[in-house]
Amino acid sequence: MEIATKYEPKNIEDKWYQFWIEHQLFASRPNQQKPFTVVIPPPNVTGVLHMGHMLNNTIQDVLVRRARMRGYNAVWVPGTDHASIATEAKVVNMLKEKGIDKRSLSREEFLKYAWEWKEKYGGIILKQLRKLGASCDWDRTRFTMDPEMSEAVTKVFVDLYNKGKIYRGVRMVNWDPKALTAVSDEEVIYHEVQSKLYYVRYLIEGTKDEYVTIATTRPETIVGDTAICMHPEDERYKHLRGKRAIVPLVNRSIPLIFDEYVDRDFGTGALKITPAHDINDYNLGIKYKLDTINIFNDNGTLNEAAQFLVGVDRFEARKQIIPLLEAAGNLVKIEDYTNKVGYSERTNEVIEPKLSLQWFCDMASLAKPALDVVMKDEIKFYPDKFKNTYAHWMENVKDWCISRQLWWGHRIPAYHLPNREFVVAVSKEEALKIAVEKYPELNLTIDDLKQDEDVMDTWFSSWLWPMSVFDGIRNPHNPEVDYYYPAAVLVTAPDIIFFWVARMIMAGLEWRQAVPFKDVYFTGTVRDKLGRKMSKQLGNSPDPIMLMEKFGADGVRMGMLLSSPAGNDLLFDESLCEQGRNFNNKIWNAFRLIKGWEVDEKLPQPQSNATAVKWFTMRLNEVLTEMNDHFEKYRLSDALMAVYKLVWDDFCSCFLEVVKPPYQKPIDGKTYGEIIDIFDKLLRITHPFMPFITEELWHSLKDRKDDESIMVAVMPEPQCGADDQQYLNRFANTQKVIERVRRVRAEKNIAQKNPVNLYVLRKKVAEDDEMDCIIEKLCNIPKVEYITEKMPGAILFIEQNVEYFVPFAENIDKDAELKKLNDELAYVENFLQSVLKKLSNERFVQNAPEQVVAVERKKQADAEAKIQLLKEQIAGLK
RNA sequence: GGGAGCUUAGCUCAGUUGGUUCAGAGCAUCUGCCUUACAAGCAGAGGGUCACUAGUUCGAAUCUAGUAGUUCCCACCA
Repeated sequence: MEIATKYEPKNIEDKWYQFWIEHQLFASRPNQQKPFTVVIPPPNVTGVLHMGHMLNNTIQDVLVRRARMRGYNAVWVPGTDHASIATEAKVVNMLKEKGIDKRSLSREEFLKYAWEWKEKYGGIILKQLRKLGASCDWDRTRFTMDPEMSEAVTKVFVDLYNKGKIYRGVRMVNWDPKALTAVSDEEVIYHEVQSKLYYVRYLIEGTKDEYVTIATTRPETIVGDTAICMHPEDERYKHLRGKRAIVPLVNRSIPLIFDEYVDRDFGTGALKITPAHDINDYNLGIKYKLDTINIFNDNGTLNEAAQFLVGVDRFEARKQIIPLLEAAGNLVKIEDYTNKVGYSERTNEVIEPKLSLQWFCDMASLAKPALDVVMKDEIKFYPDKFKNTYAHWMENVKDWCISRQLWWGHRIPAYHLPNREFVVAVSKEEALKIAVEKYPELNLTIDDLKQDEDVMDTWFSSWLWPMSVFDGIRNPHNPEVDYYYPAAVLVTAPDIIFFWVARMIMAGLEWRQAVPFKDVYFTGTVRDKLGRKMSKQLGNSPDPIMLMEKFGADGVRMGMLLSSPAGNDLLFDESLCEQGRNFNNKIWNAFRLIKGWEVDEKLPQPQSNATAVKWFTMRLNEVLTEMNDHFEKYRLSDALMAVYKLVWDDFCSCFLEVVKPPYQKPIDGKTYGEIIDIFDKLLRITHPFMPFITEELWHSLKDRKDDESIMVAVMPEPQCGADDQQYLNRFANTQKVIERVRRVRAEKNIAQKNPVNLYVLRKKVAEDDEMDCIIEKLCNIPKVEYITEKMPGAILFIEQNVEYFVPFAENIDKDAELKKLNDELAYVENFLQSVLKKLSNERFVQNAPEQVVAVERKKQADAEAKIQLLKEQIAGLK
């Protein structure tokens, strides 16, 4: 049967994914095995696959597949997040395109559209993940707004409320004037922007021409000013104590106050105070009992209270108020200025600090235990530098604004009563019971209860994810959650360490009194090769699906893993996938080679094959040990590199070249069987990284039963013998000799097909045969000979202080050989000098450990011997 | 403003407790090969004052301090 010379991933990938699904190989149920649980960081339900997902999910799949093969009952739970702001924004846009204004719809009508949209476009990303080979247990797919998940969220809200950890109050919050909702502190991103600093003077009340000048970046809020503040020790303003100023344009009288908050060196040292629109001003407002004048509508336009520019957007108002101030004689000057402005993470709209009535979750008490488990390494972070970040946030955590003025999300289970009180309960019926008991005099009926209009922050459901996917909130002692919880590892990006990771830990401890996962692997950010973040605007993000079509899913997986040590950013370049594809092809062709051999069972096994098998088996064990170590430390790219080198260098370039029978000759049966076993193991080791090609070849390698799969084959574990290291060293030395001979060939232009001779200047020992046959095979040497005297006129090299001679028919270029020898001599002499310097240092000999000194003495002896040999050879040449 | 990290070959990165020829790997580069598994390949080669300075030490890529550059996180400076 002809096998193509190039690996074609396309058909193979779909075929095997289908096979895995049909045979339920991703499915998991609680059993007697040890569990290995991974819950996917749920992507936005309306999202599409990007490179960050590719990296993140490749890593998860590698870990899950490896665990499965190592005898764990591995489960990888997939799902999506309802992403309230992002999704609502998308639906609003979709409606707008259809000519429908959200405000013209009722809540129910809007939600109907939203659900339709979700059913139609939602979960595309999960389908895309299948292309990657993700071994998720798809039957367990969850959505954060599934009825059971919603029930869990409600239950948790009520529980926290009853524990006094949720409260409602008027606070200064981050208001998104585009999405028309409050957002949490974590959802505000600060960017540096070029803006202007406006100097505006306020007339001192009771004077004709005495002014105080302030500096502000937001002149449009002047009409909301209720004070001017200066530093109490500022000499410039001491005389103004107890006076009042007149707000320009609106001619309102406001007090001058003095507080140390003000920085004397900034601007003029005088600060206008607008308590309704700045958090600091708000705090000062409370301290000095100032009025609060809200001049903005929710959408960021000026309202009636502003008196001027009513209905104009805040940024437009900023422009338009300047000529007004100028005309009134209040504008002093304008300077360029760089400052930081907060933007909404989701809508990219400039955040407006706004006083509003919101729901908050008290964080301090939840944070304390969550901090401890990480500090005590009950949960380990990889890399551990994120412990610092985590600790800092936890120690300074502020209350969490959990209400959002949106419709798409989990509605807050608070029910308002006609008497302006409210009750919190899991259902309206429950709420009525409580209300009736509390306020019997009201004679309440169910229609008197009005549920709160707000929904909860998306993360208020995500933080339950490791529990709620196993129904661990509603039924805390069901067998599933008891078995699968906690997860073995969470793989996620560091930018959601506060949004999600920290809060999951809090939630796990609060409702299960146990950590939600044991390890957290923080992936890096995928950047382009210039180091820029991948973004739609830059158009520098490749389409993962196209990439997989071009290089194969296995190739792309390898590309993602190659240079992504935990926590380090990954500078992605297509060439990495190319390298992955090439590796696939290498394995593919190794398989072609082996499958092409004719086998003769009667043929005895040559020594070279016996040596090769013995060596490779040891080498394999060595690499397995190394890989286990890498995996323990989540150094996936190192683990992959170890496999890569084992397969390419050791297996293909060395092992196969040794056992390869001469052209059109058969291979002996014993060796062939051993090769098949070795190849089988290599495929299994490689499978977690590259699932498709390994499954394909694994099936072609031997006759397999219909339902067999490499996915559930046993992962080889290292089994090292006592003398392995010695044997490996001997083989490594042999490889060095081979390299030297090849170098001679390359330098002298002797083609591999022309045999050369090799003479070794030392006494032969019995063990030499084991290795010499390898040299003979790989260097095309008829027979390695041992001699007792130097061989003049031959090319010499020294390895391990043994002289080797390769006779060369043509005249040797004496000068060139001399130069080579002299160069080497100079190098060794230099080296000897450094060793002698050390050894002649009394303090070194006295202080350094004996072993270290002994090593130096050995170096000295070796170097001296080598110098002796080189000098002899140089003399001989002359 | 505070904190954390990083700086090793052209690029991306390893380098565990200071000590074995410790200065490494992959990619890229150069040279020679279309050698019957693979040119998506084979064989070989070159390439680094370990950011800089000072210190500790018999000995520093590794420890300490400072400097420079860089990245990230946090923070209410108008």
